[in-house]
Amino acid sequence: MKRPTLEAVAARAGVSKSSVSRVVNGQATVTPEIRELVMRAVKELGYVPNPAARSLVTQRTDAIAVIVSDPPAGLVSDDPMFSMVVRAASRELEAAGKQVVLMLAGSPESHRRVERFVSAGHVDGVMLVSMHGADPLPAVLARLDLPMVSHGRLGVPVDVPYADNDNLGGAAQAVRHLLEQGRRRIATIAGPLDMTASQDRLTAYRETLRDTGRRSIVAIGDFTRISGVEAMRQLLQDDPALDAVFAANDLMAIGALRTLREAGRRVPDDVAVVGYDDIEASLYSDPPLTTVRSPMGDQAAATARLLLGLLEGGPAEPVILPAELVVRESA
Amino acid sequence: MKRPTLEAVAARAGVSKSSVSRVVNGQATVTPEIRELVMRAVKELGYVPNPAARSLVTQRTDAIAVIVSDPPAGLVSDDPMFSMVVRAASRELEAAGKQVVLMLAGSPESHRRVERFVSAGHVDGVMLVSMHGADPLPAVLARLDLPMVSHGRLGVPVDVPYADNDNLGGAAQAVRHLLEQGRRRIATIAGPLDMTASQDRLTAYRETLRDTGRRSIVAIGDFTRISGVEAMRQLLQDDPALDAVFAANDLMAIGALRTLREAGRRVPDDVAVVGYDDIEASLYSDPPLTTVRSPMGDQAAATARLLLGLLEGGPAEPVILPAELVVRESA
DNA sequence: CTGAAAGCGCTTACAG
DNA sequence: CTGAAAGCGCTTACAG
Repeated sequence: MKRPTLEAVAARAGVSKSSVSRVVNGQATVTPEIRELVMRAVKELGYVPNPAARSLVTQRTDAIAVIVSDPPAGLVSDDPMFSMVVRAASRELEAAGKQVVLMLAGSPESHRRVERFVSAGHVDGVMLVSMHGADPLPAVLARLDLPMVSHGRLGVPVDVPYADNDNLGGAAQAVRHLLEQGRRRIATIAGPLDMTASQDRLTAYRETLRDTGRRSIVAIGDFTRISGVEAMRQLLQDDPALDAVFAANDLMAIGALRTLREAGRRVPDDVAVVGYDDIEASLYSDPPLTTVRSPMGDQAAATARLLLGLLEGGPAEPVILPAELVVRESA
Repeated sequence: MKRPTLEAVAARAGVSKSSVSRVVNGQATVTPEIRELVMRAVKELGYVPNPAARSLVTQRTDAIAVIVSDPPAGLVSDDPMFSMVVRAASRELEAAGKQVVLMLAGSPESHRRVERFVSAGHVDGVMLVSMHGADPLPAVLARLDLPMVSHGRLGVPVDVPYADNDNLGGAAQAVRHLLEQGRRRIATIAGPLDMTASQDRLTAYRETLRDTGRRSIVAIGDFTRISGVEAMRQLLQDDPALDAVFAANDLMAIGALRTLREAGRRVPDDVAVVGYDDIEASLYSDPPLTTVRSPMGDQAAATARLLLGLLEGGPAEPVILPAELVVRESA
């Protein structure tokens, strides 16, 4: 049984295809009687417009590509970021009647696929998620001249509107909290340095310490738990006497906690730990994590709304959400 | 600048549109010279086929809807399941040249959206993820007569092929491990009972205990950490002397660990804890979790491959992946 | 092997 | 307000 077409509905209702189209698309200029006739025929036939046909003439797709940078295989993780951001963005986009096409951009091969896909006109707009600064994709896509936004500021000189949280302010709060506790040797575990969030959090750490005469003690991770484990080992080796650590995200803080436990250091007595993000897991670590709340869901929703605004010809002002320290037991 | 069309390429190459179409679609019946001419024109013009036009005539979309049941707002969680499953499925599908349209199915409203979307012919196939037994969506979609698979067996009498893990066998291993340790009072925290995975894990728990003369001690959770916290409290109240608990997933086990810590019980000395799933977080709990490994990524990939097979007219045999106990420190 | 033509199912000026 | 007609950009029998 083939699906009914506009033409079938028109025949059934005894009106022209034009009228059916107008009714289906909710145009005002239709007599109530005709509208009634059409509505009934639509219902009886179970008519649903063919999106390909519609899109062919309107040149719109009502689809949005959500492009998430994916680490090369092997580095699979259950990244809570992915879940929260993709979910929140999907909700926002779906509520606006857009469909979400999810694309993982990891390998060079997938980059080509994404580029082809977007340039084929499959989507009306693009939302970038957790792009690394070194990634050439944003620049390539920018040339396609489609509405595009980024979840988090980009590290490349491409003018893409974004929603972000106040990384500088949030990290500064974390470090000040440690200072107020009288901690003397405050280390940090930075995130991947090709991401702006990592850069900003590290910058704030350094600047907040500078005025106090303390020196920076830095190890670099990549936002995964295991990198937190290793970075913490490195820090302990670099300065066995450290008494505090600010991790650039909660996952690494959780890794650091494991290392500290294995090293026999008590948290927060011997070493205070502060994370960043306030993911749900931070409530379940032992001890529960003091962290900086920067609701990724809200940020993702804001990014999605920015794109929706752009699609309607709205402004492209970046949005910065506030970040707030949440004190629990680890510091 | 409008995007070039097939026609423009034909004009440039000095051949017919038919020939261009054949070359672009890789049909064999084309002279090398013509192919060469067309290839060059395609390159020079930067031609990319219009998917809407193509889809209109072929009646295919090369798109797959991945439908994930989403809890009503408020119940947002950073569910590692979502991340692992969606990622793994996307990789598999994208590698096969399919695009992934992600749809969240929570509210009745979103159900209607999903139904409309699928019946409009937007996609060639459907992959269901973590459907609850009470959910009417699978039955509704089944009527649309599209290739459809489910990540995990469905709880409704709808014949949808699936990939699952050996829930019965995995849970039995977990409980036997506890028995072998000589545990006397073994409780369980079950998952939501309208999901087949929960049902099977609970059934295996009961049956494994039955032969030993021990009685069942059951609390019900919903696969979230907080539900594990609460279920564990309930359990402790029901039987203060319990000495082991099998949680139907790791998230709830992690919640249970928190309750036990707060209650001053040592794990595993006083109470042994076993989880299920072997998510990455189970390596970071204190103590690290003994659990059942059932790689969700593999299961998702298997589900995706099942759908790809179906699209090619392949068989629809369910796939059951083995589950294996991973002994760490919590039991 | 190649090309002219029909047709996929819509929307949208344009007349009336 | 309504309808006939053109056209969106492809693919695919059908002749030659």
